Amino acid sequence: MKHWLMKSEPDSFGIDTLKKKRVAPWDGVRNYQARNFMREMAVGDRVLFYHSNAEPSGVAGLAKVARTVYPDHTSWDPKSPYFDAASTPEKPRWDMVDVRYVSTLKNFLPLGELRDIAELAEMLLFQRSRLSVQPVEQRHYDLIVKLGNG
DNA sequence: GCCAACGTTGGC
DNA sequence: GCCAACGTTGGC
Repeated sequence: MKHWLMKSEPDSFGIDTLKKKRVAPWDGVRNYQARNFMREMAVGDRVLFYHSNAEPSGVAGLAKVARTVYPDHTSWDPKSPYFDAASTPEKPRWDMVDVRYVSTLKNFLPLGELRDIAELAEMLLFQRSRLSVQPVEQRHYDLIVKLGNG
């Protein structure tokens, strides 16, 4: 089983939104590297739900992959903010997965605090700040869950 | 709101 | 294939 971190802006879709919906498609990813990581996801993979562009930003909750990758239909919907003229139903360019709500962390973990933890220093989160879907090592995942629930 | 980092586009 | 211009992300 793999572990991931996925970013979303809570103003549009946060951990509370996912809690209400229970399962939701992770649409709107328009970055090839992030898309390619979603293609590696399996049902049951664990996900850290990260709030970006937030006050403060940080890890807010846990989710898991509920459905493996399939075409992101918002990419060929002209009315969608995620529309991409290069993507069609016949030749989709962008993909999404479904994620299922697992829990909201008892302790929200702000980015600034995570950055100060030596054991987490190698996380991609700090080196590739703009990557919205990224793999997380199990030891990092485990520590974050422990801190978040401790 | 600012701006640094960085991914993408397009001219050559 | 290079790289400048441009657009977006995301922290602060």
